[in-house]
Amino acid sequence: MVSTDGDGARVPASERLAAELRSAIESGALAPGAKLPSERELAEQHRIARNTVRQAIRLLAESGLVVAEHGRGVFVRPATAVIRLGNDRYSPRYRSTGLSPFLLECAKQGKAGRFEVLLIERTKPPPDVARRLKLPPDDESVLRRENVFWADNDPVQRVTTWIPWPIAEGTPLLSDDVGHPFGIHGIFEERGHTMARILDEIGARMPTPDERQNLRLPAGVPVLDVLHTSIDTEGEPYELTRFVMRADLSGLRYDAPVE
Amino acid sequence: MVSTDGDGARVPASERLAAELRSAIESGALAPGAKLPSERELAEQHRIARNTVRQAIRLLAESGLVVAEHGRGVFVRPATAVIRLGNDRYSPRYRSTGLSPFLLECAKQGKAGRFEVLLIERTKPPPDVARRLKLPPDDESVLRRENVFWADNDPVQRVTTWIPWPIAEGTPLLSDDVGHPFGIHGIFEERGHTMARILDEIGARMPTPDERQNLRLPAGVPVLDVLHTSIDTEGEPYELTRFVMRADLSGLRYDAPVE
DNA sequence: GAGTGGTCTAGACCACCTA
DNA sequence: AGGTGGTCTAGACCACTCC
Repeated sequence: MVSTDGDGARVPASERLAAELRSAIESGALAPGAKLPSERELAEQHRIARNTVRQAIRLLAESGLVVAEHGRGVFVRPATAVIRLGNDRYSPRYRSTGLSPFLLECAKQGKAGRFEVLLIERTKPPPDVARRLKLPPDDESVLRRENVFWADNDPVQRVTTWIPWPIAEGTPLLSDDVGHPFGIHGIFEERGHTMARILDEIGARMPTPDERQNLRLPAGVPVLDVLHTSIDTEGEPYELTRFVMRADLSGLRYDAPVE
Repeated sequence: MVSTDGDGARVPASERLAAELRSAIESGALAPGAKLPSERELAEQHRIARNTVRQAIRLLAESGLVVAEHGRGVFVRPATAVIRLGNDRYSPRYRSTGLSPFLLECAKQGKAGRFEVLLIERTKPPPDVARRLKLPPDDESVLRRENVFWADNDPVQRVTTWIPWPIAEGTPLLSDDVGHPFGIHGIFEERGHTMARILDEIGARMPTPDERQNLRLPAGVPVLDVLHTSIDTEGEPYELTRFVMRADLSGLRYDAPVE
């Protein structure tokens, strides 16, 4: 008989249950995708209140081990393949394939990739963007494009691009249809900006409530937040892109020479 | 008078309170470091149960906006400077300064940086490490070194390095005292492995319970998980390092040519 | 000792899914 | 309709901090 406080350990009941479930998951007894017993069942079995069970499940959900689905149950989060974007996504050799690296990665993993243009507007850039693009403090007119990338039916990345207005003006950058998503770099080349270097600044954080909605994020999943700056052969920045990526479905890779 | 369900909005009380506190924080009415009213106060003021207040605070804590301190109160998480490690940390020009980039970054921000050797052992590498080091499936003897990096009194990074045994054997890599932490690359050069390229694979996730303890992580803070491979002038990998970093105190930067 | 957050209980009702 | 998770209540006691 498992008593509520049999051993002397001063461990809260919710943590004990969480640890029990966690090891069941890690040992494979509860396989990825499997359904946990219902909260009411667990409460009865362990002779604890349902709220205590919920606390235990919350602990697991926060560390990304399980996902609760309203009306259906709590499930072990299935291990998912990671779409890893590399710095080679900017390599010229990709430009000719007509497929963006994101779509290539999706294809490799048997997923249907697509993207969607959410917004194209002329606007003022936020200060950190303006600074990185070396825009003068007042003359701040940029083109802003916003996209979402999907893999199967999951929105995986939210992508915002800022382009100084003088560079964007009069180009297909103003239209929905740039052809393929990184075809935009072909347009930059025509305007005299060939990519020579990239500068990527990377952080991770929990999503804002907005991002939680937009990316349909389950609890316990952080986002990768990447600020990418494209730099031309003159050493000047000409484009800045911010990627906000679901960290459970995506990652990054940098393969670079030591200088 | 703010009634509990004055407007018709079907928004749970906990979310309403969370939104209210969130906007107070974002507007600056509750400054970073400020203490929120106690849970019991908030409950009374809003005429809701204390548990409902706790739910609201949990929402904020999960998104990293506030931190609860047992016995003291709930505080707006102070904005903290980020220690951003760049790929230039491997640049030879740093090697001469005798200061590792981590310590340099700390100094820039007026923090006291230090590191600590936790463990040095000869062991079998995990399969993903072996694969990246191109080790034959069975002959798997590597040196494993484990360090922690501190900024002031916060452990910021947990760093594990694996080195094929033939390379490490008979070198100061086996001792605590390699001099400065990235002085290890000087040793590799003496053994004929000069760093030509790096390959960094980056992900983000919630910490395991272990990491939560080791890095003293508050709730709602993810970790950056970086697998770094050093590649020599022959194109061969000779060292692999895994960084597990607090994402609220650190980040990454890659400044690389487009190839 | 007073005040704070952390855990827990035993209920209630709501919202969602499956059938 | 019946089962599931989501929200909420009104209490209780514990553990920690600060005075």
